[in-house]
Amino acid sequence: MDAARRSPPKVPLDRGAWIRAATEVLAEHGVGGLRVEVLAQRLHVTKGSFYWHFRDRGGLLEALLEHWKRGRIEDIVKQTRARPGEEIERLYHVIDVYSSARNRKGIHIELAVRDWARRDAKAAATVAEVDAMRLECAKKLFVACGLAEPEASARSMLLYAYVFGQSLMRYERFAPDVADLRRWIAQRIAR
Amino acid sequence: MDAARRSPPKVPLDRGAWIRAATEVLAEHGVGGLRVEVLAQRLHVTKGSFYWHFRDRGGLLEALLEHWKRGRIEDIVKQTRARPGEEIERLYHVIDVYSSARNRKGIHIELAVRDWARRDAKAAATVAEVDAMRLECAKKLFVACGLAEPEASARSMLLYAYVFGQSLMRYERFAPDVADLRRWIAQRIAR
DNA sequence: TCTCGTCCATACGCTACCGTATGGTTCCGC
DNA sequence: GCGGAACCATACGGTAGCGTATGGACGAGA
Repeated sequence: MDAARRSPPKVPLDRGAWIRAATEVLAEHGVGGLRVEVLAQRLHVTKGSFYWHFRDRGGLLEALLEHWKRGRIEDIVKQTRARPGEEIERLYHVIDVYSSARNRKGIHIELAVRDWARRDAKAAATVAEVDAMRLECAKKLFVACGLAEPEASARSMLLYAYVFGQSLMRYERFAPDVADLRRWIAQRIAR
Repeated sequence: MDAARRSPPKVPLDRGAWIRAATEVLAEHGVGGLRVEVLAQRLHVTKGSFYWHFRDRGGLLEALLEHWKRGRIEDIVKQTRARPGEEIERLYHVIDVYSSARNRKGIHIELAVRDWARRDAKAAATVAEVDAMRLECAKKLFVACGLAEPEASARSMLLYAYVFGQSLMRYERFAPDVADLRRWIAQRIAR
């Protein structure tokens, strides 16, 4: 939203700029709405530039997936790094971070990628990798809390299914005391 | 998959046939992939037919949402109708029915509609109505089980967030004993 | 200053759609 | 067996998007 302001592209674009812009468009309009001409317009250049940096539209999508994967994996290991004794708080933190209230943009990207993954094998594989890493990290926290293997796995699955399902429902509308309910749910998952 | 077999449309199509076919295409390709010419091809007619039955593409989408809403609401009241004493089993049944293993097609439609709802106000309103009804039905079962109001609400939310989030992750890959984990989770939600 | 590599604009052909206009069937009531 | 309604085909103009081809512009070295 800032890099797209200047009308003449004083500084030449690089792949990174295209990928960042593409990520925003992806979040807003889904993969289907991710068109190269629209993207170029957003960056105030023409697609002549695009086809310099990428082989074709598929090339961008591929790079996009890779970039997203790296980011998500880096993020989850950072978020779940805990000193002994503060594992539970880390778990609550993870639940909170994926809440649609905070991190709206991240959630939108997440949903767009997952919808994409329903029809594209590469995207599905990427999502699977990220999910595996996330489940692994959460499971470690649960076992550090003293839980046995299978229960730790089950709770991790419940955790992520809940946070993503929640972002799918935006059920702030149905109850005035959502915050309380969310707290109750987080406890039911984490402790 | 059967009505589209006969090359010459012996029996004239009606709105219902278009809506049913549209629902399939929606599940497979999302709203974005729901094109009238593609749809016509699928029904072995031309779009001349389409524009007889519908004002335009928007007209179809509107009808589609309405049809989906009716179906989902009818379904949830049927699925949650319980004789006294069998409320818990009904809850387990609901969790099971929304599992991606059974009812694959329904889940795909569900996800497509929800993705649609992220960018379209009408779709969002429809989804909200359906969600409200479902939460209501589940809550009733929980209170019939003896739970207090707020906990019944919280559990209902957790229930639906979980089932939809689950369908977003297809985590059959991560554990060999998914069935066991699923059972554990269902118990954690329902009892 | 010449040249080469980087980055971008312009113009083109092609396809997939949308929605309209118009005419052709088929069937049913009178 | 006629007229009209229901249903569909065909043809058309228009837009949006993809990918290609080609030619600047501009800066860094030689």
